[in-house]
Amino acid sequence: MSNERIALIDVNNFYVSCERVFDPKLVGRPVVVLSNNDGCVVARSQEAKDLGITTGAPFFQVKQFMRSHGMVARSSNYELYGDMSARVMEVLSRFGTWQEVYSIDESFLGVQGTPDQLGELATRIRATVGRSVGVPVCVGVAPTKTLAKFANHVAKHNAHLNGVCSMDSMDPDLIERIQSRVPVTDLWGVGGKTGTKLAGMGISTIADLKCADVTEIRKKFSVVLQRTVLELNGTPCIAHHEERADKQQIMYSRSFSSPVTTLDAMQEVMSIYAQRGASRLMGDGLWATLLTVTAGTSRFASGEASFPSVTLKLPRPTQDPILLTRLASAAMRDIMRPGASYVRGGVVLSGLQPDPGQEAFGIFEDEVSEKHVGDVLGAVKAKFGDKAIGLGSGGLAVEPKWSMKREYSSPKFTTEWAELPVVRA
DNA sequence: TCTGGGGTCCTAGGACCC
DNA sequence: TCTGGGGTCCTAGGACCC
Repeated sequence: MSNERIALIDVNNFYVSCERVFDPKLVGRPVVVLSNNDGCVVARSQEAKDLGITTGAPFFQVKQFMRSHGMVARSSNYELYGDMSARVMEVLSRFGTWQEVYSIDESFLGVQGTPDQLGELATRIRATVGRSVGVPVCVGVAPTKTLAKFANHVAKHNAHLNGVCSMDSMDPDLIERIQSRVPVTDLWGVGGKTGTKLAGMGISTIADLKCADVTEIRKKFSVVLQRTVLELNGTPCIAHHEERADKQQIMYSRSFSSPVTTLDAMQEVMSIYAQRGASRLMGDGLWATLLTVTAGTSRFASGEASFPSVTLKLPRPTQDPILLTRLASAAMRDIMRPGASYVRGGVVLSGLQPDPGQEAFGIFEDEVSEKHVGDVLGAVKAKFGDKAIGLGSGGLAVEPKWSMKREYSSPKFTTEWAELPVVRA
């Protein structure tokens, strides 16, 4: 007997695990990884979770654990995590008939075999990633994506399973017992809002949802939750995407380390963000047709928060940093309120399309020369890095004072020669 | 003092057309 | 004077995910 199954593999506490690979002192201690600006907690080791630290907790509120419990904090090091992710995904790809990389630390794999073979495969996947990359993973195997996510959840929460759970090898009564204990909001695709509404209908556990009436679910919610119910019952209905679908939008948005209050400073922000956005367009081989600029005041300050935002149609499909910078600055000038204290800003490029050919070239000479400047900027950045060259404030060698705070950063261990780890024996 | 960023998918409703 | 109904396309907003 041979069955098509889906495996969902994810790395435990991914960012923390990456940091630990290169700094064994972090093993066994509470560790948190912080968001940009060291603002809040985005990843926690098990020990940090045990201290009651939640995802999204403001760092300043949990900082005291550094002294009281030897907690270690790290600023996020996306170069390191991105590179480690690529290594994990490469190893995983060897085990599946197809692979869908679902997020930086998660992947679906198509697998097949008898129940025994599937269990053995899951164990081998876990061991291989651990040995060749150095990070711990959990593996869930089941007939549908939703159930694979559930199996992974079971693997993660039951230490005796050693990080793997294949539903074909499980006693159906045991599955039933677990599903009638686990809250429905722990299920992939069921968030807080849906959970509240379901609770009102007397559906509070996974088992409850599994035997709900699909027609009624479809009527009261949407096709999304209907699919979840079908998948819970073993009918696969969520498609998988082996190729990363073309991006729908590119967003560059950050909170500032200190508030921006003047038009000049905000235009500096827009100039830099628009150029970062243009670099990404070039990197992905995409042209944008819509540009959105946004800003926001603090949600936590007294008084009314304000989130000005405007979207404009670009005069032609473009990846031109000059054009984008100019339009983003002008748009921001129109929507920002003088005197307001902005803590974040962003640029979103959407309506993305592949090479538009001639359409992208203007008919006027200055547009043609802008295109050339854009090409040169792109080429220099590709060769010497994003910070090597820029327009106006985008070329500042000194970081502006609103730029990101990263007090606890680890080195780019795997992507910069100068920052390779040194081992003494 | 200090509170993330980047995405996807679906639905409803408006504009417009025939 | 009467004032349909179906289709498409676009956008805003909601919900969710990691």
